[in-house]
Amino acid sequence: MLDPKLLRQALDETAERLRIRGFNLDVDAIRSLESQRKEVQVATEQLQAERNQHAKAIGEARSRGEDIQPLLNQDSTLDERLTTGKQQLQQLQVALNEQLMAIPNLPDESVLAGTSEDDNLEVRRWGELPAFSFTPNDHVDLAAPSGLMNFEQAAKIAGARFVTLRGALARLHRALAQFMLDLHTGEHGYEEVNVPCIVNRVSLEGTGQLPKFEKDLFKLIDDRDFYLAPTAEVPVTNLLRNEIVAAEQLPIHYVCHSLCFRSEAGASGKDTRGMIRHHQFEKVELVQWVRPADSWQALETLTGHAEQILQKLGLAYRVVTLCGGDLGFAAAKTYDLEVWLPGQQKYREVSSCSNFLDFQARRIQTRWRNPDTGKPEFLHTLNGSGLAIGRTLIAVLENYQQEDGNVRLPKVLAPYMGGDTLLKFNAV
RNA sequence: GGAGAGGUGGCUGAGUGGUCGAAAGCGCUCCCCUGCUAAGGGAGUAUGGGUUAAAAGCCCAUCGAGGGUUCGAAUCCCUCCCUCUCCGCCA
Repeated sequence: MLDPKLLRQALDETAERLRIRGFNLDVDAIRSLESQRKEVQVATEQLQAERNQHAKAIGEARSRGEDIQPLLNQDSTLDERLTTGKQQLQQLQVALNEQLMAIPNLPDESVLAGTSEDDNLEVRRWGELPAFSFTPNDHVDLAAPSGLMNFEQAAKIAGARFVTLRGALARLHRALAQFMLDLHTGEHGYEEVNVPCIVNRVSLEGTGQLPKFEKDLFKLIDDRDFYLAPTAEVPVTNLLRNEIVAAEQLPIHYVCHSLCFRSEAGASGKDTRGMIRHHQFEKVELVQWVRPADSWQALETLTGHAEQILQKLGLAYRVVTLCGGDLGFAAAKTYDLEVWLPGQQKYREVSSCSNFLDFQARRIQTRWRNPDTGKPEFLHTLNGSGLAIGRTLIAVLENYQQEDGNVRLPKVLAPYMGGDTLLKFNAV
């Protein structure tokens, strides 16, 4: 949520900056609601003050033993006017809040205008693209014939956009998660957390998935407002809801391995092959809470933590800055990490690292006590995938495939694979 | 599933219809005293919002959430959420 003061004091400038991300702020509607709100609120609070004074006077009179009957009969219309005022005020505040909750974060000044991923700006590349003496397969042709990766089975159990893994491939999937967790906890200073993958509406509103993106989520048929979490960002960021964090505890770095569920409602026909875009996948997520002054530096280091995974796995990738139009609802700036997939001859996203500034913290009410002011102030939140496990698995398979159809595994994974450095598909 | 207890400020914890935004303690800040790896005394210390160019001041709201009763609700009534204890069941 943006600071409501922006809508009162700098509405036009705010609208201008939101245009960078293609968001059209209804300036007139907000201005009108805001001026009504001001008028009604001032009047209503005045009436409330009158009522309070009156009730207090009765109390005082009674404690002096005076007759309170004349006072009781005094105000016949106050009650009615107050009730009307309160109702009007609430309606206006609800309307304003609806507007406010639907406004995305302001893009950082370094973010360029643009409408799609084609307008994203490449920042850097790492690693050399693998050279093959044969035509590399994609992960489906590579793994599916062995049966260790099976889309038909998953379709039987659930439907399209699911997969089953078996044997060494299932183990490799687990190994990647373990490797990522160990690196982030062991070398990058994150504390591991384990959280529910069912979340309620309030949590989703807090991180910005709701109210606008309900269609992307799986909602449980249940009267308890349950949704499947689309990313650990939701439960983990909400861990500190309504908390005031002591300055000494900052920064807070959590890492979480979790299941993620997405309806992919707007992606029909897109990435239908393989396990690029599934309804269920696993991800290791990095989440940080930092002092406001530190968040831009934190975005760089967090992105670096995610990059470390790719570097240690020896996977070539590039970093892009998302353009305004590609930016997520709550993010002020996002770096995507895109790993090279030889099977597609493309870079594909495996991580998205964002600085949300105080946008989520304001919705979730996560603050710290600033020693300089003595006051509670909103923290800044950041998060990034470190990394998406399914897509990393694909990248390992495609980049390390050999002519015989087997896959040589990066050395860093050997301890998690029982010492094996070769994944055999054609020996099954 | 059955029975019970409870949700109050940064924390602990009083408060069952009126000067209660809330005792006391802890913690924290400042001052004094002491002259020492201790203790004592005093003062201050919730959050959000409105008004304002801003501040001060003033006003409004907030004692899990939402309704209700009342001139007036932390306190009474209703609904919901959450936590804890015991029994049963169970991964």
